[in-house]
Amino acid sequence: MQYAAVKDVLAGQFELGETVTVRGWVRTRRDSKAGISFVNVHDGSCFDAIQAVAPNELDNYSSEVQKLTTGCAIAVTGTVAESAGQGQDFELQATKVHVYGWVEDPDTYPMAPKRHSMEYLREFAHLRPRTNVAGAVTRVRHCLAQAVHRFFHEHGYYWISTPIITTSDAEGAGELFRVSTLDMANLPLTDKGDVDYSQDFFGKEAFLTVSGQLNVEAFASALSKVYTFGPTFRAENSNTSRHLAEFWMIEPEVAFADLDDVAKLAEDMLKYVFKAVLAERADDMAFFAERIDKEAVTRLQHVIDNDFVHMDYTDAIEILKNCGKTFDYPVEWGVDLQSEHERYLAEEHVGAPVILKNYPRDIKAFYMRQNEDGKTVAAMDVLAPGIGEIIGGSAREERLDLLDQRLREMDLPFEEYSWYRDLRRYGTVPHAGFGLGFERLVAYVTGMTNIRDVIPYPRSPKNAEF
RNA sequence: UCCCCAGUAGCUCAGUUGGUUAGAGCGGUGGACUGUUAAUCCAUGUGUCGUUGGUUCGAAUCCAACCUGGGGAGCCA
Repeated sequence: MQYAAVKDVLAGQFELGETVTVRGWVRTRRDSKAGISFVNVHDGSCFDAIQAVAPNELDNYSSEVQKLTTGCAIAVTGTVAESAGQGQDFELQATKVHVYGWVEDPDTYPMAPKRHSMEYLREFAHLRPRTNVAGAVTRVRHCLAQAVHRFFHEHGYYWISTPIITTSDAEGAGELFRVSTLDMANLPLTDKGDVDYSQDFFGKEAFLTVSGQLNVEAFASALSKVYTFGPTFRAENSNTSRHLAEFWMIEPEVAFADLDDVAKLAEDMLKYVFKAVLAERADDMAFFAERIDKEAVTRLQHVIDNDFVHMDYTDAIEILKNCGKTFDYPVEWGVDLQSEHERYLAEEHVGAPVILKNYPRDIKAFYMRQNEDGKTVAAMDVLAPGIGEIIGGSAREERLDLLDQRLREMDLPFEEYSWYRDLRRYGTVPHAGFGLGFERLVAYVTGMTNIRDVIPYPRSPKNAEF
């Protein structure tokens, strides 16, 4: 028995007349009075399903083949043939159809062969992988992940697995998920009546990570070029189409680099992965362009063909002030840009991803490197039309005295950052990096408008089913 | 978490100025036709009208709270 992926049969990798077996799930069945049934079978190896032509001579034609419904799991053995019909070059002339699993009640099988809303499909996270759209998203997502690793590997970066569990509450409580083995119905207490975390698994409070950046900086300070690619957790009560409680983030960190170096890196990386997805997943991208977002393919091509626009925060403020538009939130140097401002810049003013740089230091994190002007820090955001912030990055403050100054200003505990400060005490170097939200990248590439539909099992407030 | 909108058949929705029997398309099923392919044509069933409470002679319809989803905002990636 020669098993074949649908992809390989459709690509013509088998001789005409050759006998192969494909295994997968029925998408549709159409019976012809000519005494044959057309059964479309998909196995996830590519966007298209293969058409199996089952003649009524088959032993189980009336008992099984004609009873096949969407979702049934089958194996079709047959000879590879040029298709007599339109729509595909190759098909399978079936000599045997084996049914692995029936759909027990076709009337209530949730994945009917018809259009479903994304919201509906989300309720069936275990069955939606069988749909065209979820399958295409899954393959594009995989392609992007592979391309990201490949890009960094080819450019001399090492992948660092930073910890998922952390004991430092780096960015302030409230947004972290607690990790504990304590019995919540019977918490051990200290003399003061507080929860006694010394009895907890790690002997202190522990949380799920909100970023691998601080950890990966240590590796950049030894291996020069590194990156993380892993899950990240935010317990914020964010109910939007672009936030998840559990998402994947890519964070390169580069020693001896400044902000412009990592801005260039971000541009190179995005172009690299866009090219990869257009080359490797043309079938899925064509589907997105046809059914999800007309611009899906041309948008990527446009980004690939053009240089990113760089813009200083200060210049962006001037543009927003003078653009003639009235915003709900007033624009003034020193304020954080609102969504409406970022949208205007990325979608209307530039019409492509734009890199904003050098933000006021008072609205940015403690670790960002202070610029000479004493007012701004070397931070950047890459804003993508339709998505908003897809990348946030900065040069890191490598000068201990200036880092300590920021820690004091923001009232952060030195003890928590002792090892981070050590990096500045022992052979410190200028370095920079950024964080790329992987799901936002997938959403941007596919044109999917809700981030919950580009991750296999979305976790968001009040939602952790499956 | 805040603002706005929505929740009616398996799905997508229409409907209701409160009043006897609740509608369409798609899907499913049966049939016709067909090398078909989002097939087409005919027939066909299905409803705690989101939940709880209130107003009323009477609520799917009005009111309140809650739940869920969507759009926007904040937080950010």
